[in-house]
Amino acid sequence: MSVQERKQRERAERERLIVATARELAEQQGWDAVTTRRLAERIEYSQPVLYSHFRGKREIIGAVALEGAAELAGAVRAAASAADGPRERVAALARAYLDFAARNPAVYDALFQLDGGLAYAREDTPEPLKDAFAALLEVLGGVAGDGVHPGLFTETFWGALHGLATLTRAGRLPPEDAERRTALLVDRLAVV
Amino acid sequence: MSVQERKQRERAERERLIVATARELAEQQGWDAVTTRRLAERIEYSQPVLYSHFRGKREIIGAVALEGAAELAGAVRAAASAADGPRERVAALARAYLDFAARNPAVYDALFQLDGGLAYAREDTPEPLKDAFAALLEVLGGVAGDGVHPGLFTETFWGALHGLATLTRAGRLPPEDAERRTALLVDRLAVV
DNA sequence: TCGATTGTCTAGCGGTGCTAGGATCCGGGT
DNA sequence: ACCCGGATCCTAGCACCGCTAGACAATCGA
Repeated sequence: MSVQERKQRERAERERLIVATARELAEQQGWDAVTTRRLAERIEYSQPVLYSHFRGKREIIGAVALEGAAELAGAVRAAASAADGPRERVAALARAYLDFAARNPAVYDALFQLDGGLAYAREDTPEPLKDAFAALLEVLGGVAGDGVHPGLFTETFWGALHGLATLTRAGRLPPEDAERRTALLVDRLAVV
Repeated sequence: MSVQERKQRERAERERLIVATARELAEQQGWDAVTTRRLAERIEYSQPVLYSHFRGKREIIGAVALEGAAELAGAVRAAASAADGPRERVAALARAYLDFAARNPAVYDALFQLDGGLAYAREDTPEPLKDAFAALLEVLGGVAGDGVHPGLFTETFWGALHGLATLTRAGRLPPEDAERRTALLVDRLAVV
């Protein structure tokens, strides 16, 4: 039995290698450069091996997205818990979110821009995605204001952050005013 | 001389046909389906003809984007001018913007999601893009609030709208609450 | 030790954006 | 009226893409 277990371990290890390599390559040269041929070469296996782990490239993107969701949730929670007061917690959350998007553009794309074959905002949504939204809700739900549904407020705030993140990174917004825009958003949206 | 003029006209007409066909195909089947081969077949010319008008696929996307920018600016101005009072004008703008994104997803993608090779937020930004931003600024600049730069406020509001538009259309946000999220955004961000 | 199963690779399919080079057509000068 | 030269367009092909069939080798259980 231990032989099978070793093989299983090695197989799981190789799967992690695939995801990590895809992520690394995407961060270095963009997702367009993540082709199955290049990816296979980097992990020193042939192309078909990828398809014994994932249905296709889309699922690899999805795996990177799930990894990123967990990290994003962690970053948001860490930033929020290190801040004092509701207003400051929301500001810290916004900064952490935008910082994550700026520092991990490829992962952010996998999460919210590309098609990773994941279900969002549904019952069968993967746990890491639900948890990332929950991390936002924990902080933002407290500043929704009277009569405003916490979930709805979180969705709106998140949408606003997402818009700033993508437009800034795509060069649609001048990057030098990013912090002032964030501050404006926090001041106006959050009810403290 | 008139022969040359006729040829120029026909050439310009064919260029419009290419852009219109690309847009139509993209709205029908998504940008992935807009391949140079399919596009060439639809306009009943061979592939290389496309390259005598545009440097490549990217420039075709850019042309669709510019067309869309003009329409978006028009839609926003029309909606705003038909509304009474600053608060209602902002709400009408937001509805018009999101409506445009929902009704013309491919064009919206060409504008803000895909790479059309256009320069944004710079001096050499094409006029239609500047004008679309100007259309937002005309309305939103008036509700920025004291001490807040109108341009910065417009950028922030636009970013928020963009986030809601993309997340909703990508299935990241439940569509049924779209209007409530928009209303929340308008109420909190606009100072009337 | 043998047979079966599992694992991996080579080779190839149909598709992509893009381009080189040859054919064809047509206006303008003699 | 004719023929030349340039503009115009198409056929064919390049390198690459995601993905897969089928051959081959290595390994396990009997």
